[in-house]
Amino acid sequence: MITRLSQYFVKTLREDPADAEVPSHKWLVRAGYVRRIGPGIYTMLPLGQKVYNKIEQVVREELNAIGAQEMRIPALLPREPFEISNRWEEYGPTLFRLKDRKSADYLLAPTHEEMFTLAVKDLCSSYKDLPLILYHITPKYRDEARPRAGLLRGREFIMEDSYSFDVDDEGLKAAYEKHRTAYMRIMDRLGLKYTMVQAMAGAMGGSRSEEFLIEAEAGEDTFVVSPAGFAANVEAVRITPPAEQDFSEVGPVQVVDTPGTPTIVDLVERINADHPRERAWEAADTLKNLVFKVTDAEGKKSVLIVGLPGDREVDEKRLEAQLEPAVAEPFTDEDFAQYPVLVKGYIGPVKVVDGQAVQILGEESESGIRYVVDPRVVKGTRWVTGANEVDKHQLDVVYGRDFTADGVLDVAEVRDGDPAPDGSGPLKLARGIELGHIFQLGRKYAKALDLKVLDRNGKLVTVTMGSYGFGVSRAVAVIAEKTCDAKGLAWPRTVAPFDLHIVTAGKGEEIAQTAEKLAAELSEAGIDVLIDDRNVSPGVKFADAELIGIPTSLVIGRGLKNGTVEVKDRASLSSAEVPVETAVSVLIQTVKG
RNA sequence: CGGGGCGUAGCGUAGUGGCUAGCGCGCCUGCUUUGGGAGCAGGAGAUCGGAGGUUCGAGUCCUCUCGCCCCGACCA
Repeated sequence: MITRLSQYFVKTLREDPADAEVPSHKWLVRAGYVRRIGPGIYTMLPLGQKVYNKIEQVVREELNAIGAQEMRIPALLPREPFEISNRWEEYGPTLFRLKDRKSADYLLAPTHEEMFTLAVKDLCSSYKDLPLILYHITPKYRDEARPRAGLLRGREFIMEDSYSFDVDDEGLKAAYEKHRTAYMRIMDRLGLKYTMVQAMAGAMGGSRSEEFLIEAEAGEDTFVVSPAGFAANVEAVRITPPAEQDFSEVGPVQVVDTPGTPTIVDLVERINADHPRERAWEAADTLKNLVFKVTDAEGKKSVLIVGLPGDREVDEKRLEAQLEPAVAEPFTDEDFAQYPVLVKGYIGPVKVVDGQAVQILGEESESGIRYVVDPRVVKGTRWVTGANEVDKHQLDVVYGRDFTADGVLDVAEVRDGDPAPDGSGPLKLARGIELGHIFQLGRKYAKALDLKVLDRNGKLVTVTMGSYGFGVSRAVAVIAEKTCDAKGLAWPRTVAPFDLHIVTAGKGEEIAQTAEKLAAELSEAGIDVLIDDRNVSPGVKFADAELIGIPTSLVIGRGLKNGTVEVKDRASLSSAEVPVETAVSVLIQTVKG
């Protein structure tokens, strides 16, 4: 194919669009690949659509290769199926809802677990119909609280979502492994370096889930990696508790005056001044007790106190992930007013009454307030903590002697340099963009929608499912993000909108004719050619070629009088003079590899 | 939803000292030019996001409103 730039539906911009922040967004708009229509809604222009199509084809081929069958379920769906799975409610404001002319409720699907489950229920009733993998590549709609970063988080985006159906856990595992492999192959073919991280297993328990993250500044997920290959989403990190400690030498709880020390910093300074010891007191020696108001799925509110080393903050994302579906919010001053037992800034698990340490936090205690601790709080550890009285703290409060907790909650922030849970070295924090997610769903949807088949004994069994997603439209932006440079886009060959960009530089019949002749021969050889035949100065053409980012370009110009043309490589910005006679064969070599 | 910023021509913007709204890019016509975003000449294109108000007079001041962007909350 030969495409003439003078007639192609593309306009490049000379200046950065004012509303684009992240590089992929900026370049995709400037180079004429996409246009914004509304917040999180984008038009794919011909260049963008060509890249998208190539990515989609790679995804399709790899899924077909594992035996997945492509079909298509609409984005516009009636309310009922989502009513049954309770997601009409659960999805909340993120769900795009609409009404038809008869005022019946509809939605634009954010994902399709229900519909695939129902489709299988409709057609399958025997174990002989399984295992089965179905997928489609369709637009998804989510009314995100804040769409951002162009194609990276849109309200409409295109996702490949795939669903596996099996009678037993072994089948599910096999389907999961197949997708794992398929997604790895897709990433490789797209030239993306990825990290597979353990994701939150979710409230269903035991199910396995991994995310494919692409490390990027613009990413929204924080994950950790260790030198030896441990990788996890921060929400999924579970620290290894330290060994229990001997506390036989530790004296009884002492209450000390610590005027004006509601914060950890003040407290540490004060006790170092008033109660010096060999090793200076540090924030990590203190036990900070943070109070949260928790609202469970039924809307019932309760109070939760988390005790953790004073040098750590609670990571609210990790907290939410572990409490899910309940939500937590920090205690406000009004909340404190309702709980006089909690002395803000001086909260501790223990109160000393008549020289005796009495636990006052915990479900079994007088207050009845649920009290959980960080996994670092193990038996025998001694802490400096609040005495539940203004301006007083306690020293030598020992876990397992003076107090216990209702449970362990691993929600402290994960920091650069923390040890990996598997002992594989210090963790490094990184930002990433989630491009794929594979998930062993189990029987949640099959149960909710009553998907059962007869097994070989003629007994009805509930089907077990997996769901797998790959962000196809997001991949356009991710690849742009990872390959762009100061001059514009620089696509890898597998997804570039064209194979070759021909630029004519200079006036004269001979240049134009040579360009046309070479274009025809290359096109004949199966190369997809974009030829810049515009009547503009060479500088404009060069700048646009770099902006658009086709991997190889051919410049026909001043060298022609010596019988040469120039072959340029977009990624390295290097170029080579090539005799006209060999140009076609050289380019076929270069482009077809 | 909280915090911050911004709405002036297709794009990027100046104009807060009140009266005829300016510039750059892009676009159209003509001539010249053709290896790094060409030159000259001529031209089209804006009811200054919207509504109301103050005033002799509002892009500019006041009130309300709509929208967009960024940070956070949120996010299979």
